[in-house]
Amino acid sequence: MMEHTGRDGRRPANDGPKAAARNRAALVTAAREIFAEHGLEAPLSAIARRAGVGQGVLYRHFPDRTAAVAAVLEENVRQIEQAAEAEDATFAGVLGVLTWHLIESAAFIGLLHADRAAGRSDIRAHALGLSERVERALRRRLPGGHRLSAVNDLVLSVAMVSAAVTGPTREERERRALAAWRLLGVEVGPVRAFGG
Amino acid sequence: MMEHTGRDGRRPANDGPKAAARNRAALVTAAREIFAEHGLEAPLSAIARRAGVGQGVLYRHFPDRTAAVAAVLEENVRQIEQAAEAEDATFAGVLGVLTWHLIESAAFIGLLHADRAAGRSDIRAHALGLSERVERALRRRLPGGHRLSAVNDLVLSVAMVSAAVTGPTREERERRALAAWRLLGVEVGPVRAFGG
Amino acid sequence: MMEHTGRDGRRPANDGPKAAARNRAALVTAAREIFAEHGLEAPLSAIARRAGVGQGVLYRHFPDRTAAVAAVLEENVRQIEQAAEAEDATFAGVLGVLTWHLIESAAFIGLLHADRAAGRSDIRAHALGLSERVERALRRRLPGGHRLSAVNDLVLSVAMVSAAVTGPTREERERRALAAWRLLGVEVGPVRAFGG
Amino acid sequence: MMEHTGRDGRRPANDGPKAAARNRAALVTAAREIFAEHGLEAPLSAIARRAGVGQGVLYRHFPDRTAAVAAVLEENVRQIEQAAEAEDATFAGVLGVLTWHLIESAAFIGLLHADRAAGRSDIRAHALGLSERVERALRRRLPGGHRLSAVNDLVLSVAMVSAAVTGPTREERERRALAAWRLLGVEVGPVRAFGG
DNA sequence: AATGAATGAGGATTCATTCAT
DNA sequence: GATGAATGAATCCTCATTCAT
Repeated sequence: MMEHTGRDGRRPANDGPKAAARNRAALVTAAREIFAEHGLEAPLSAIARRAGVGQGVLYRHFPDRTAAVAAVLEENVRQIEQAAEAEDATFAGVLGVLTWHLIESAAFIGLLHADRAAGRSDIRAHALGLSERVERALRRRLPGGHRLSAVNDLVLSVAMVSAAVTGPTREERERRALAAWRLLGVEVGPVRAFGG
Repeated sequence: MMEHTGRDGRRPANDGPKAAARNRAALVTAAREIFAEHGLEAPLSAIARRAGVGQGVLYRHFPDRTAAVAAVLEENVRQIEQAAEAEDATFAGVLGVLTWHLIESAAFIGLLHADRAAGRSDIRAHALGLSERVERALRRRLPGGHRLSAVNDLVLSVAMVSAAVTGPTREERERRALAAWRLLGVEVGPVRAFGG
Repeated sequence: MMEHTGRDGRRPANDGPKAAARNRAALVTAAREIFAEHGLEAPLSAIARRAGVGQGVLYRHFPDRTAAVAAVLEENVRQIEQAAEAEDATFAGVLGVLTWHLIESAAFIGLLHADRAAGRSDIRAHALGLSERVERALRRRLPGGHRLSAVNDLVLSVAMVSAAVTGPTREERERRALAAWRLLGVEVGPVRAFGG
Repeated sequence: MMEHTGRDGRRPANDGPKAAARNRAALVTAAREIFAEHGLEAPLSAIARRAGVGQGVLYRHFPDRTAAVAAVLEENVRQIEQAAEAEDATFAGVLGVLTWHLIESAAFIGLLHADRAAGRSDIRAHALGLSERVERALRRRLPGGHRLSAVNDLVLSVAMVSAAVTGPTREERERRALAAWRLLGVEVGPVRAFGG
């Protein structure tokens, strides 16, 4: 039998560097969905499959689970930071953006709680960093003498509200988030995404 | 199916049926610790090891992970129910007992949040039942016109406080729990276990 | 879930995708041998070991035991079908090929009997399908007015002969198979494999 | 806390030696059913459960799986022997009794085939002994010059018929058994149990 | 730069067998 | 003599990670 020196089947297209960015985006999107649907412990292979890429690509972009989680959260955190940096930003407005992310991104919530999450100390550690960035962004717009001015109350409140955000539908989650802020006596601006 | 081959070495002591209750207690204790340390997804084998029993014993007592989790939580919930049933129980008093369990039992918190936990729908389902028992116990002592009388605010508040209870030490967790109740404007009695 | 810890030692060669076909063939061969030696309930791990591959490869190729069994039998059945499709095929000739497979492949016999096998209803169900394919192939060459023309006699006879095929050596098994056909008064062509 | 020196629950009645025979019978019956329903590889614990006794009792009566299987078959074989020993026994009559057992006792068939059964060499060995007893019984009434007189044909035929006995209902199994004997050109007496 | 097969450690689960009571 | 809990080896199966192509 003659040895084939090539392959019988066609090798999938290799679109070169262009594809890299596209793949990365697809992976982050897939990761966000998979983490939301199956939790932060979902098989990484599921993410690669959903993104339509091989396992290897996933590992090229995210060497470990923590990196994948971080990538998912990065965008949430950055939007909150941007909301706080906007010229006319208000505390209530930033809270509204924060709340929007709590409602939309299950993984985001998971991460805010990650310092309690047993196991996975690497994720926990990373989450702390993100959490601090969120706090900095909020505090930047926190009016003096605000109900949450005390050193720990700001972070505590965010954590508390994030725990309230449960429920199967977006509407239900928003309802609960607003109820939670109300119970805390904190005014929140419109719940919305920020910029792009 | 290939046969199990007998063991060459000697078999460890078999303390007979007497050991059953002892083993069960050891397993529940071990499960509580392991779940607290490694999360609800910790290997069940770790529980058996910590309890000093074989894998089979664990499966005899708890046919699946849900059963093990349920056993751990049962005691938390029951104590809260008992606190509410006591002759002279007050709402603040029951909240104090509830808070004690939030502080002591990481798994308990995990379960209160389980309806958000992705995956493990069986645990989630069971948790809902427990959550309802806690609500019933609290509502029993809820004074008319209380700040949390509205239909959803009670459960929401408990969830919110539970999210606040983080931190490495008992003291830190208690501090945060009390801060959380304060932010909610709710008075809490002494944080303590109930009965035995 | 605790993380898998990396391995310290070196990883064996990964021959890449090229190995896939080779591995699959090795697995089928190993499965045929293991099933013959230890029965259809033999540990799947034994098959992987015999094939010289990891457990995962086995599961990649055959998601469950039924799939492995099916792969082993597929070849037996196909050869019988091909023998029946050959231009100059005769009933006796096809029976000869069938008999060859009865003699060579213990698993094949097991499967023909699978509808009696208690338990493993999935294998049983699959076996029925295969059994029908064998019947169709035979009936295609069954001369009108043959001793086995009656609706059930054909399948019944094959089952009966298959039960006769026992014994440690190939020769003994062939002797018994032929004796069985003789007792049934059925002429059989040369006992041989068909094609490649 | 005071130590209980006795047991809280009542200990199940210990009916003494009388119970032993009863238990043994219950175990054999249970074993026959379980083996029929789930195959010869069924968990032994299922037999004890079905018989309503503890695991220990099963092991007292049957030290291993082979012993349990043997006990189940002993009665089948003995009845065939008795049928052959009866004053007015005929070959066809004994075959009728044999056929009855093939139809009624799935385990019996399994055992006749056991010498092909891979694995479980202990059961296989035992089955050979039983098979020889059956052959002796039959040969005792085999008329000279019978179609099955040749040295191997008798055992072969029984094996062949046993393979034919499949089907969900008693009626179907009997129909096939009789069809099988007919195909072999062997006359069979009434299909019935022998004595008690 | 992508693919996807292979590896193999680890965790879940079952069951034969023993033995204190 | 009976009970049934305990043991733990063996099997099944999953998935993080590597790597030839």
